Amino acid sequence: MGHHSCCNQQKVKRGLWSPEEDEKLIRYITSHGYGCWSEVPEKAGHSFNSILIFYTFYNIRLQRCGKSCRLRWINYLRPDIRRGRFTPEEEKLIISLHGAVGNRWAHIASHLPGRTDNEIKNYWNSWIKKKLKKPSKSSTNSTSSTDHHHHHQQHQRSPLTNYNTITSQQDIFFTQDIGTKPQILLQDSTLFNSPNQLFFFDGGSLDSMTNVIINDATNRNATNNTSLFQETSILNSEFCWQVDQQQVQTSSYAIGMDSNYLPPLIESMVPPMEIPSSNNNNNIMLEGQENNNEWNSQVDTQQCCPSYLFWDQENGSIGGDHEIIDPTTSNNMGQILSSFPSTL
DNA sequence: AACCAGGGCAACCGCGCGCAG
DNA sequence: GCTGCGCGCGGTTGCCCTGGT
Repeated sequence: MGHHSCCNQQKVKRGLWSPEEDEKLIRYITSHGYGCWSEVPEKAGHSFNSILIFYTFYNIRLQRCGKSCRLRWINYLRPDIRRGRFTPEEEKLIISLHGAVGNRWAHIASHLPGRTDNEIKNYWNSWIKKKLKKPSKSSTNSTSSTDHHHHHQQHQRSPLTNYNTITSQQDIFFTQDIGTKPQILLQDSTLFNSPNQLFFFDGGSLDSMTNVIINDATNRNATNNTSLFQETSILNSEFCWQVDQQQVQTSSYAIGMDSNYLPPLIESMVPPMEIPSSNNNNNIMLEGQENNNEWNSQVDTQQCCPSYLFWDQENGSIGGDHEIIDPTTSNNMGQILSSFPSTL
């Protein structure tokens, strides 16, 4: 078991981080910033204050290698991390970006504010596992997402196992091998290539990612589509952006470090990206849907990933003001993808 | 109550890249 | 150009929790 060069010279601890170690790291990073991770373990232990004079009697140095410190900070301790379940919008974005760039988790994470590559990777891998296990695609369960999970226990039902089968294109998408390689290429998309179809994902919760292919103007008036809208609008009422209150436990953290310890994540969390103020009417009015409050709630959640799927359009085909777009052909998606190296 | 299997996720490992000397 | 170092990334492991038997 090789150790990193940065931690060859001293004994380093491995495994789970203790609250005390987190405290040391947070204290150091917040006061000094991080420039050279290899120096962090040495210096972090000395950044105690009078409250933590306790540390002078034992275990002054942070017995972790710099690499471990970096990982801990990036994946868990830094203040702008969002935790908890992925929102449907985030799921959609992950799927789209993975389809475009493959297992480039860092790139995907860069478009999901507050999410880490590790988190996304874990999410995807568990998703894949479920998918491989349950290749069947029909499910009628659309369970509520009102159960907000403890961050240590986020047993998510795989969206793949619950989506409603709408079209054969979806079947293609969700039954293809999405293990490692990009499956949706911009130049050859089997999923998004129809100019007459607007693709978007919808879901009442993470548990039921209902995917809908919406035909555009020629089919918009079809009653089945209307019913779909109505159905999904009801479901949408449940996935407003919600901060998991269980994670806002910070005041007792620094000193107490009790058994309910959680690092300070949410309280200093940066707000989600804002939708440009020039377009405040981010409402998607759907045919047959009089009350679109739920939709508004849904659209508000787009703030967390504004570059995905929804954009304001002067004369949008759906309801006039907005349109749900083909992510692979949208300018926004192009913007996203343009930030990736052109290795496709 | 005890055991087991499965799932979620934090953390580790190895490799590649960039940069300074 | 070479080497060493530090960092970032993707793949993988293994711990822990939960639910089922």
